[in-house]
Amino acid sequence: MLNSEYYPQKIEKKWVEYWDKNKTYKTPDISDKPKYYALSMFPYPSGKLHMGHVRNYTITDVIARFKRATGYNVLHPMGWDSFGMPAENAAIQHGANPKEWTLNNIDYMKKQLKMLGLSVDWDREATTCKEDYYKWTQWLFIQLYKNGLAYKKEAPVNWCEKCSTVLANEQVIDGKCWRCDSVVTKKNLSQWFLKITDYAEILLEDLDKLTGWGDNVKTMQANWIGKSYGTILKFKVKEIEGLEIPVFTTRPDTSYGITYLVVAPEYKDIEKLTTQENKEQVEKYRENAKKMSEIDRLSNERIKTGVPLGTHIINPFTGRICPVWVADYAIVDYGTGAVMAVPAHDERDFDFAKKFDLPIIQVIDGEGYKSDCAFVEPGVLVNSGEFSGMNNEEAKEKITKYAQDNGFGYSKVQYRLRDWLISRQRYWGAPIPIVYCDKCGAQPVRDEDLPVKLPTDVDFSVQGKSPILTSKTFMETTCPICGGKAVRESDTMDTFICSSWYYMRYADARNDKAPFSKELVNKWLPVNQYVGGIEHAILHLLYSRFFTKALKNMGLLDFDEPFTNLLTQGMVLKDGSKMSKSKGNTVDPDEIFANFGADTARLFIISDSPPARDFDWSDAGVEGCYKFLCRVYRLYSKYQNKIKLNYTIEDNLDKKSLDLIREVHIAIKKITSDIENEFQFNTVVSKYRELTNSIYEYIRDENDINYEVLSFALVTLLKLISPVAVFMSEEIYQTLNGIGSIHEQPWPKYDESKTLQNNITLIVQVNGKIRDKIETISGKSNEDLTKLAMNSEKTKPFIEGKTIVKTIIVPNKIVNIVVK
RNA sequence: GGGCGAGUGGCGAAAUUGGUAGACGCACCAGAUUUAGGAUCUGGCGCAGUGAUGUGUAUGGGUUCGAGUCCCUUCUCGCCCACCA
Repeated sequence: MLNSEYYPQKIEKKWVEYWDKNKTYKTPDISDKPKYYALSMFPYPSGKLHMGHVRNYTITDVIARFKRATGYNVLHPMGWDSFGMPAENAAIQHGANPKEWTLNNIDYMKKQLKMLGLSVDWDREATTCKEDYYKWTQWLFIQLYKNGLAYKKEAPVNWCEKCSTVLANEQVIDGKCWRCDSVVTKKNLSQWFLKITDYAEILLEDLDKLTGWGDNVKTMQANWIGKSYGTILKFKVKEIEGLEIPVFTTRPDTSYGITYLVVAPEYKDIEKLTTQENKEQVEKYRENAKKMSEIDRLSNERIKTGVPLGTHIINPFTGRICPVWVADYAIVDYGTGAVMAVPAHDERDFDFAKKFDLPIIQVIDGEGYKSDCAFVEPGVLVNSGEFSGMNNEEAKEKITKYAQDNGFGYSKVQYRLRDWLISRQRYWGAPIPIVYCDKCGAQPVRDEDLPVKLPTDVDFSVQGKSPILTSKTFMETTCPICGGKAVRESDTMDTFICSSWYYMRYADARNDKAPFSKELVNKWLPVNQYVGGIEHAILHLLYSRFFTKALKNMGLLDFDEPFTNLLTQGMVLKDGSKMSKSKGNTVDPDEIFANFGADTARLFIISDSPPARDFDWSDAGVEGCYKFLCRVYRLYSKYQNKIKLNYTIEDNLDKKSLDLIREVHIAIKKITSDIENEFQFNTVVSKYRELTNSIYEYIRDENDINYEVLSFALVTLLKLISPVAVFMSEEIYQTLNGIGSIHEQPWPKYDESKTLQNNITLIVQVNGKIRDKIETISGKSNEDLTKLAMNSEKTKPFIEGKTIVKTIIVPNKIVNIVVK
């Protein structure tokens, strides 16, 4: 028996246990049905779910349930991105053990996810901080290493003093650490890198294949990869025989306008290029640049600084002798680290030349040229010897060719993408499985010795170095080649590596022989629908694409893009700004579950905005959804003894019943197409409400109810709403003695012919303005419609005394009379 | 500075993709029920006007029988990147 009122608290827990016990959401690897892989970005186990999680996972879960009902074998897994700083910070601040802290959080959040009613196959759970997972992260690293995609080099790196670790370029936001928000400085360290730059071109090219991704994400990735076509020009140093400075330029056409050269403070030949007289000031400048944090550099944006080195180059085009300067507006790891300066046609060079009183030579002329600012528009070459008079686009080619023919240049494609720095001087990550032997050098750990386990005898309170270095048992080991004494690599891997392959692991999560079998990974992937936050548009998605392509080249899998369709959901806001603890505008999912139930939370979070847009949480909105579910529930509670799951609808029905039947068919059609088309759940919810309103109207006169028709409407509504109100629909379905779970039942089908209206409202327009609305039957001929429109009393005054030019007819909809 | 996206009632938003603008909901107003409140049910609700009607999708223009939707102008907001030569 159903209660007379809706009490989600009495319903929901019961079905969580039932689904667990019956393995309702277990996904078989073998099935007659086509596969569908619905994936949410897995959470970091920070302690508790927040509303962003609720939104993300509800969206994916509704998709998974819909696909299951429409005949797919759906993989909908969940896991934990569980390495990273917060666990270690908890260890430092509260003396907790990072592992325990993390596993406790996972425990709690897993319960919350179950309470949220996710249809996840928990047998495939993947936890990146567990040995059975990071063993394979390490194994994959070794494969990358063996394929030349992992290497170590000394490099100036972004250093976060607070986290005492290195950060990838992608993790420096506005000169600050992406995690702790403190200022980032530069430091020279020997670091591990992955050679993502080898894949720059293919990562860019294949963006075109991703038709299921939003253009915004693709543009962000393309900008990040930053391909540009240009020319390398090599300049002889006047004072030093045999020394050249190569530069990268996208404007070889302006070569005749070069008046000086700039090298980055970290430029490799800078000491050779500095004369004795200038040594002191150059060293001071370089020292300053080193100390200056990223944020200082940004805040000093466009204020140019620099000092001359004392040496000069010879411009091979003009023979002009130009001074070489050091300035921090040149970036050491882009291009060659040196820039040719053409102040007349580059804003940065212009500012610099003005400040230090360097010459400015115009070499391009065109409309709008002014001598008091840099002219960067296309134009015609002047003051450029044999190239004068040439269009500048043409000159780019010709000048590059000239340089090539004369041995001092060539064309070059340049990317902004840098290699991926993966070393972290932290404890809570997957150890990089490398050992250093005095005799044999750096050697990867043998497969049979994996995983390299994290030590437990560490002191987390050490400052300025990795806690791993305090472990006695970890560091000392033997060489896998010679068996002699060796030392382990103490760096752990960036957690983005763990998250670059987790979606592959789900395909074969309990495999203890390999990260996954080729057969299963090829069966389940690529992911059909990936859902997550826009904040991962660059980092995670680019890294994952890189991993997929690299693993494909190694023969571990056969597809080249991991995610076919990507849905980036908007943020959850409260009072117009992002929910955050510091603002104190958070809403705790636990409280919503306790007060209104998970079904209400699910319904509300998908109801008000389309998934891609930001969503403003409001307490009134939650209550509105709760009331709606109460309203739905009451229908089933009231008629529970009259509803039949197997109804038969007779032919001779009154208009009222036919109207309701039509509404039901329309609802099926609309809801189905709205889910299939971009997951427009907000309008799906509107349709739930409209259908519910129609049913309420149908039962208003209690003496005039056809219970077969009512059953049809209610049973259909129940299935339509079941992907969202997962608990309530199950409760009602099983109370009505349905077989199995409602979540195993097929999606309702509609009959197109039954969605059609017999009656229409004809709109009569004169010159496009509405003058009358006429109720009539559908399917009338154009002549009849015109006649109807002409006879309209309301329309006549607007036609009388005027000439009818023509009449435009939209069948069953509009007659537009055009008069003069 | 560059790139992308968006501007529709008091609010969140719909609009079969060029064909009745504001579906559905929140808030609000009125009525029914109730001792009262809550809940529930019924009706109303862009703006101006008693009314017929006029007017209305940031702005100004254009194309069209017809524009929220297409094209151009200007403005505003959001996000991402940003000294990348």
